[in-house]
Amino acid sequence: MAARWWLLKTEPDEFSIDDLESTKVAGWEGVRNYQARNFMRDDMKKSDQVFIYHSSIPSPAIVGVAIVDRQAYPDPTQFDPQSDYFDEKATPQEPRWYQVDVRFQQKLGPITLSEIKAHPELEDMMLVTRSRLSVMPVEDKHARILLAMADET
DNA sequence: GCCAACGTTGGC
DNA sequence: GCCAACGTTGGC
Repeated sequence: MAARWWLLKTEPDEFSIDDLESTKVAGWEGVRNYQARNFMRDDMKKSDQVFIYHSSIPSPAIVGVAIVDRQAYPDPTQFDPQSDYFDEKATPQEPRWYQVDVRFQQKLGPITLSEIKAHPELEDMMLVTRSRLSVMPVEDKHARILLAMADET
């Protein structure tokens, strides 16, 4: 199976592309939505490529590219009572939530959500049609357009 | 800060 | 198993 493209959302106040650039590799912890989890657990493979997207800011945008460094494994924060992501129904024997590790590749000149929405060929991107999903596949044809948009800046 | 979209929970 | 109530996400 050829490498696929994904998009991961993050609130930059919590974890930004700059944070990823400095840590190089990060566990994508804290995903607590089943559809997002299923994509991560079942379909994200090592060496798949990932757009990093900053959400919940004045101008939400794709800001960089990363690569999957490790396939899904149980998210340790679900077992940690001190964590905001603690889930009392999860056990190490039956984990409920998973994460992947991603490795920083490069920053992109921001491709804003408004630019994406304005592009006719991107209007059926899941980013646009499923605005609340935080982990989603990106079709190759959409990835190519996005990368071309980043080159123009 | 508001609120629409939508996922989850729990009573029946 | 339905669906109302509730909680969260995330754009604006």
